[in-house]
Amino acid sequence: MNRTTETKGITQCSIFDFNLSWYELLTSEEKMLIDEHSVSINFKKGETVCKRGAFASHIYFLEEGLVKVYLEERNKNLILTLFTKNNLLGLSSVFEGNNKLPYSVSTYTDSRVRMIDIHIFRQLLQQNPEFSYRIINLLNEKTSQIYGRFFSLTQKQLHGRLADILLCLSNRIFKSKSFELPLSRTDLGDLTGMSTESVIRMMKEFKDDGLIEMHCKSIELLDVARLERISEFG
Amino acid sequence: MNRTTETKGITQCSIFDFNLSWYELLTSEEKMLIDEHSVSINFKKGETVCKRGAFASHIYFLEEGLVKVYLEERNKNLILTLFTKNNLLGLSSVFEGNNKLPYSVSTYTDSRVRMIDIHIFRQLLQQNPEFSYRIINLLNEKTSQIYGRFFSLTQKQLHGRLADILLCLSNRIFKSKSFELPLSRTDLGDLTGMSTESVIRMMKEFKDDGLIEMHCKSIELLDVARLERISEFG
DNA sequence: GGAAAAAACTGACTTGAAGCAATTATTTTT
DNA sequence: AAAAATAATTGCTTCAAGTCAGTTTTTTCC
Repeated sequence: MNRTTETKGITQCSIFDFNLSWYELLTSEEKMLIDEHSVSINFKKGETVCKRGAFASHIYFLEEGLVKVYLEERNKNLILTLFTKNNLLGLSSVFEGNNKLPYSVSTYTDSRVRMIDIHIFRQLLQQNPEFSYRIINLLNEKTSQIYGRFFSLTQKQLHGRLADILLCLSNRIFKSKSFELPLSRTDLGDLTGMSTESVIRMMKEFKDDGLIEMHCKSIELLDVARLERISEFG
Repeated sequence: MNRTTETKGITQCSIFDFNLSWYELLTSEEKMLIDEHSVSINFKKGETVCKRGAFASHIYFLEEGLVKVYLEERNKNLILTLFTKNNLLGLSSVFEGNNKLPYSVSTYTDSRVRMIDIHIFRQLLQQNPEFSYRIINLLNEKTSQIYGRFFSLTQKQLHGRLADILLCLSNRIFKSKSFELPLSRTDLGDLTGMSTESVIRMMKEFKDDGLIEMHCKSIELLDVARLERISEFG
């Protein structure tokens, strides 16, 4: 059987660095409108871009940097997803029903965020069907990812979840088998739904088993095939 | 402080019976197009409407009934969401990148599903910005729900998760404090990420504590306030 | 309406993974 | 460069929750 026609596992790499262009689909007047009604803001590493519950006034376009999108409540944290540059954030609030932000965003590295007036964005959605169609595709893509992560976090145990996230980071965020991790162990925990201590123990286990190499923040995947098997069998 | 300005908990009722109308936003020619390129199919209780991995050829509009949207892999099941009548299903596949269905759907009760040709649906999205804008809003609403459930299943323990789902079923699906549950205990497990046995034990505990009354499939919420507190504190 | 199949339930046992407390490393600040 | 603060690590303990195996109830279907 041809491998390309197989159905892939649900959680194979659940955080994509996915960016369809959208700006190009606008007319020159529309582009100008965006330019006039947006500002680009610099954030330092670790700063908060926006907080859940605040009124949603802008759509965010991450021009540079790495950010996390997360929920927090009573010392419980969950990172919904990570975003790399050239991605649109905060699309959930284009819906007038959601006039408050459904999640918080903060930066892992120095970042530049273009803040686009939400009314203008809505107006463009309503007047430009091609643009709007592209945005639907972006939303759908995001939703599929979330489903994958949902399955991973609820159905797999620690080994599988950690393997998942390491593969994602390597494939989609850093695009290399070795990378310097800007996230803390606690963040890895919030991303995988496990405690900080468990992250540490599990990582050490992976290291002892020759799956990865690591020195504190720098990580290298040594045996991707085996990690994938662990990811698959949870 | 005014209660209406407060930020609600993340997981307050994470499955909505939400239906903005969309059909009315179409022109009469567009409506006709839909009518010509769709068929209405009857499904009996327990039947499969579509399976994950199959080619996506239609958008489904649930005219009547109750269905589950779920993922399955190696005896692990996760119910992503439930849909009641007058909801659109399968929107994830409007994106050409997702030419395969990302989830399976099956019925809990006898149901009628209108299957709309996906190409026609895409065409309408691209030509009618108001319609397209409405669909974006629907997608966003769905996504917010998923976030809530995501948080619930990953951060709360059994008590909280079961309370969550009971409140949702009551508020959003059956719109009554007492209802006949068409889902099995195993389904409740797949919905809350717990084992069937744990569902049973927990339900019994709730019953013993006077939170709910139940005789097999019929369930009545007795102390909603306390259930809400349990939901909130996990 | 009775047999067969499927759910629902129960109790005993096991274990995965969190929590806690203390220690060592790293980073930041002054 | 030392002090303070933050993050990473380790070992030990505990418990939440799953698994297993068997029983009872309910539903399905000849």
